[in-house]
Amino acid sequence: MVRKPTSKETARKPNMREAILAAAEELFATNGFNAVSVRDIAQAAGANPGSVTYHFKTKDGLLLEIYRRHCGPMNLRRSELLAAARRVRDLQDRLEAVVRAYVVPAFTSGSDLAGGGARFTRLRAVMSAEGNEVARKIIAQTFDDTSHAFIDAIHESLPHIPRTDIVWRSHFLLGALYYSLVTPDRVSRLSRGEADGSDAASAIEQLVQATVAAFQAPALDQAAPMRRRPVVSSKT
Amino acid sequence: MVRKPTSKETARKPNMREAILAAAEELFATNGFNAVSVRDIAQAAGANPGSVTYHFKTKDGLLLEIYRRHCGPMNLRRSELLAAARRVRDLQDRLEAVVRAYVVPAFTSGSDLAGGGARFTRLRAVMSAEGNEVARKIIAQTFDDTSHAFIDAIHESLPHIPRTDIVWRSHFLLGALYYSLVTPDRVSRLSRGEADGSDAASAIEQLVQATVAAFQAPALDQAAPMRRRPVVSSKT
DNA sequence: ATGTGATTTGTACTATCGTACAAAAGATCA
DNA sequence: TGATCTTTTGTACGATAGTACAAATCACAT
Repeated sequence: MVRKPTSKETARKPNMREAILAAAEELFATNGFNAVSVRDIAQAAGANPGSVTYHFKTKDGLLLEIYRRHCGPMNLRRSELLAAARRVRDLQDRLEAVVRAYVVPAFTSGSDLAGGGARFTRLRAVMSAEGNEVARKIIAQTFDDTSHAFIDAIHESLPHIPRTDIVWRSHFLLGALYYSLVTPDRVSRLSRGEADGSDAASAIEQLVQATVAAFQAPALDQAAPMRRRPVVSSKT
Repeated sequence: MVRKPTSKETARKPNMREAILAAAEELFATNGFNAVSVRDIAQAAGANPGSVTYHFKTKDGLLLEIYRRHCGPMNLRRSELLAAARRVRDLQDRLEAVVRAYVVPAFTSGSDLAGGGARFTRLRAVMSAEGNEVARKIIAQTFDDTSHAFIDAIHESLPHIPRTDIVWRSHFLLGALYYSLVTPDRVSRLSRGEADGSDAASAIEQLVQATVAAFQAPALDQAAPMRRRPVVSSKT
């Protein structure tokens, strides 16, 4: 007997479940978690409010499923690109490749959906700003490994920089990345229309260029070696 | 007759209005606007919910008043520091001074309250992530002038870098600044306790050091002059 | 065609939201 | 003290939140 795959296995037909996930992702990423109601999501997906409860049980469950959908593919993509970057011989080139391996998936991929990476990354940015508990948990247990791998890779390219400084700078990188996705219009506004903040390619190149230079900055201890010391010293 | 100043003029006694403002600022900055109810704020301030309505009319009005309280002093402080930074002769030193003039007030001042600057900056970060309308308006009309002034000052120190690149990099700076205030614990975690993400002095020094280097990076057009071109080209 | 399990709909329940408003309490000065 | 203005309290109202659940509908193997 040739058993046709059930709808649960295929998702070949236009699926309500998928529509709800997509709508929720879009709305959460733009307005935050608390500002969006289950009814808003259902309406945007052309579904019934009760349908959300059926598929995801709770609103938190819906958010959790969005994360589950993206985290795997995105980290996979990053691992591949990172592995390739590690094989670059020249240390300078390798640093740029590593940074690019971190940045590119955040903007361009992360799931099967085309261009859904930016949306999901923006979602993560907004959730982290809201201090969302569900997001905090899943982020810490999913992304920290990846982050450590990148920090190690960067440290390999810059052995003379203390790991602490690398952590700070990679934190800045993530912040810059997030903010570029959250308010791209600000770039357009401040450049008086000369730059397009929502152009992913520009954002990537600018971010990679700036970040590589930031990583290459002298370590804090040996900073300003024959210049005036900073007004507020950290710990000397 | 020696007219005693009325309470409206002095605010000398422990003021309920101030307590509500402080509580709201703290709660909004940590949990976002929508996640915090008027009743939460009242309880944290030891006040009655109706008292919030009396002093600020609406929840939006409360947020607006928080912004009004901080924007003036913070921009004033920044203008002073920027003016002083502009007088630095050496271009390299001037760049660092300008960046510092931008960063320091965000962490340390911004109002009469001691150390309230970081809280307000974090609030702005969270509001921008949530796409809050009240915040968006007041930010655009209050901070864009300051941002332009800083961009101009940085451009003066780096005349060979296109203004577009400077805008992008200053945008990254703000993103990094915001993110450092939103999730300082991540720095502590990723550095395995070696760095304290919530130490303002460290954050400032690390941010200034990294950002100055980022600004000094070669312009995008002339980037990678005799190296391989980036995989994803922006517009060439 | 029909029965069966998966899905969608419609609706209802309780909790909490922002806000309004009258009454109580406190402060100020003739 | 008593009159007047400011502030605080207590409570209530309508709207909307998340979720539950029974009925209706759909997909599909037999």
